Amino acid sequence: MEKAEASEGDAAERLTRVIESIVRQLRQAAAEGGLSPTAASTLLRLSEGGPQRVTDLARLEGVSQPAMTQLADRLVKEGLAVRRASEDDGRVVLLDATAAGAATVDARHTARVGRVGALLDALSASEREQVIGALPAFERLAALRAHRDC
Amino acid sequence: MEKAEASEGDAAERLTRVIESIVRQLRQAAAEGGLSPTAASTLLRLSEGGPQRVTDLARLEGVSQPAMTQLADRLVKEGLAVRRASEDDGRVVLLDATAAGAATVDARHTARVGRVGALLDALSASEREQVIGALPAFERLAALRAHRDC
DNA sequence: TATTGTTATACTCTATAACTATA
DNA sequence: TATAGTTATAGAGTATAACAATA
Repeated sequence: MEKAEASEGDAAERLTRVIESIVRQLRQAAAEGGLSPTAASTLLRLSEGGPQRVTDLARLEGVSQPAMTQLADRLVKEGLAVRRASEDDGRVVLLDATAAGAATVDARHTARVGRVGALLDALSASEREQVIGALPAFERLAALRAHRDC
Repeated sequence: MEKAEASEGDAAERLTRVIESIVRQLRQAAAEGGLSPTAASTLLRLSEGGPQRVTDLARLEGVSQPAMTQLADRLVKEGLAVRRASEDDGRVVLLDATAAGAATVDARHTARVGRVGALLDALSASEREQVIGALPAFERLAALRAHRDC
């Protein structure tokens, strides 16, 4: 049991470093599409989850309500999203991705998949099998925190 | 072979989504220490790699030289780094982490390891084994791109 | 001349506080 | 009154262009 705990702590340390390395690398490549990190994440959210309220988007993205209003302004100005009125509540503004916005999300995602695929190709067959074998566990890991805000 | 390619493409797609999810979650937690992403990454670089030139740091972090000069100003102002002269070249300024800067890096890293450890704890024993088993492959994956700038 | 770093200036993105409209 | 969203204003962080100092 002592041994198991020790190896688990070491695993957390190693996994953290792997994540830190990947995050650092992605941070530089993220600006490519001309979208800020929050803009890209919000657009992805709209593209996948449909129209959503400004207040909810602000909370989900961890920014202030005015910041989300201004991000909405920019997305609308660039033709990536539109504002819609809510049928239920006259105070509510729903933000919705346009076709151009969804296309932008797709393009960014496709580019990322290509880069990740290239990395997988660079691994040996046995390493690739290890990664693929661990995918279900990693998907669970990612989902564990996602439930907090999604 | 067709089957292998198909499963590899699927793996790239799934791994990309896992990474996107984790990145999105970390992005919100990143501001905790009061450091910008570039500031945190630069400080980590100094803490691990020792004193480095402004020009090199700018290139490694993917920002302009003036941006790195100004980041150096902020780090120095906050007592996290100091400017040193180069013995070889009078034009060069070396940036070096202070003890306080190194302590900040450690604190941030420790907090992250704690969060990742909590995620690992939430997995089943078999899932955890899968993740741990795939760690060497993931470390290789992370190193594949790291060589570009480190 | 070329290179290193800084200064000057402007733009993007964010936050807090104050405001308007609807519930 | 409370809530949804916007407007006003200020600050952090970035880029490009122009500059100073050293090679």
